[in-house]
Amino acid sequence: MAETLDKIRQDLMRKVEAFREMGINPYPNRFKVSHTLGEVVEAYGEEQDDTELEKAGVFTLAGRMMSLRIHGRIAFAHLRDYTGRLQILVERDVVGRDFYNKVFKKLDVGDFLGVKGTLFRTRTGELTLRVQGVTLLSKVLRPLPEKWHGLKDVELRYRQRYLDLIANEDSRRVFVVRSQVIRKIREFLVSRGFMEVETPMMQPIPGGAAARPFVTHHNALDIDLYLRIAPELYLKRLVVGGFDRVFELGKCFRNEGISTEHNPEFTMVEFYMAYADYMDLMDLTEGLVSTLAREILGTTQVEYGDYVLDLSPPYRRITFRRALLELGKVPPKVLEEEAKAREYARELEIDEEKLATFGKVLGEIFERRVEPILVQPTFVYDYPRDVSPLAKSKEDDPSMVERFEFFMACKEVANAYTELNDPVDQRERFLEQIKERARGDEEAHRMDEDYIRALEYGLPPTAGEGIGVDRLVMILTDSPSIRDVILFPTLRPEGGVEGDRDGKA
RNA sequence: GGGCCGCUAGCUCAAGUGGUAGAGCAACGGCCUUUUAAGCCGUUGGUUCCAGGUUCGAGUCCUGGGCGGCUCACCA
Repeated sequence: MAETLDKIRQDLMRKVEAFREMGINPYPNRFKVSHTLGEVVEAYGEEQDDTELEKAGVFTLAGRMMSLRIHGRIAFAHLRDYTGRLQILVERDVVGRDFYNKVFKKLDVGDFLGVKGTLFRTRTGELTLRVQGVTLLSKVLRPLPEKWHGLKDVELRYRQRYLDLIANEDSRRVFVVRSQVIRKIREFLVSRGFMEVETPMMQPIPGGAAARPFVTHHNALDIDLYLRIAPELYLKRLVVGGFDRVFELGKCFRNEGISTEHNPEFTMVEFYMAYADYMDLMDLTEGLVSTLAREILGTTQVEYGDYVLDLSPPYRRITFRRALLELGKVPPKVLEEEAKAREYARELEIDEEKLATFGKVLGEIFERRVEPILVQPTFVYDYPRDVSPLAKSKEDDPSMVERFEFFMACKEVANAYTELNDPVDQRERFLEQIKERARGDEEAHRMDEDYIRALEYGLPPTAGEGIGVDRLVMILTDSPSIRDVILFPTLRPEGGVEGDRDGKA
């Protein structure tokens, strides 16, 4: 299969040898640039007067050669660095006949070049560097993906993300936006008095969410540790300790299936705010989401697939019950009688195993009937108690808790609640979870005695929220799959079940 | 795991009902002093994902397998 590729690579390898024989190092250690390409374009992109461009002096620039057009004694090429791209003009009679024929013409698209020269405008008006000298900075040994169709193969895009980034402008854009989202989230929270902290990713008791963990082992201590499924219980310990506003932005790990909305490791920002309740966090979330859209995209009207999402606040707020009744068109009796709810769930062909409690039945019905229609940003609030073992009950209805989930584009993007800070109640909730675990629910929460001990030292009234950063980025970049917004998504190892085969390529 | 779809040159894609496997780009050799999908002439490049089967003949049909995508199920 690789005969062609091998031939191309042999040719490229031979060029490297030829350069070395000519005394040209194809991989020199350094090259100092005077400007980035973006700086040059920024400063002179609008300058039309050639004499002004001439007066700007000599520039020393570098980048990857992305295109090459040789016209006999002159050649045009485009260099690209991470700030932008610039055309260069190389003339045989300027760089020397020998150099032009024996060196420059042996260069390939993909090579990194350093160039020195002055600016001018071509006949078509494009800002261009008239090159006095060219230095090879790094030689490619493999051909780049095709230049105008780019790299389409989805698997290659994920496995060889570097090629995706070289070939696909759109992919670069997504990850630039992602980086900005992460920075802006930090700015937003820090500016509101939140302190960024780091809590264990390896936890002896995985807590804070209903999920199955990954297990690892510490040799010296001879104990199993779990990759965290959420930082929640540690963050609330910090609020107990007196850090009233904390957040953590980082990876969580859940040992579950992979889909367009699930990667086994994903990025979540969790934050906790003392003397606030879940309603306050709805306000905060509106502020955060709309700020991200406005400052990064310049608009709060965001296209996602066939939808246009209006991210300008306020967002719709609807209780879980009303959402079921009014949006999901669920018969009222289903919410009142467990038996009716189970019957209804059966009609929807929901797996019997998932229907351990009345609350879970309603939760499942919600996912089926309501979630798929929550296109515009929506807070759904006041959830059944038994699906929310860390959330505080409503003062006027102990069967419900003060919790909301935030949806956009039919995706659950955030989950928040007024934190349960009554240690006695918390212990009971954990005990209920343990019973469910005993009944075979592997995702049920585990008892965490130290967490309860922490609560016994006093957690102030606190609200907490977790936002799925990957999903947020999906929406802000119009990406249909979570793998499009994760640089290196989890994949089966290359080459199938045989796993690692480091020895040979 | 179930269902649907896909896998052809380094890349992007073609090859009515089974009949010699092609194009563009890339590579290689030439020509070319303002191009930008540069152009023109020429050359090279293939185990059509793998293994069986049907057939005079399989990229195409059948069976099994591999890999991937989407979708369903659970979580954020």
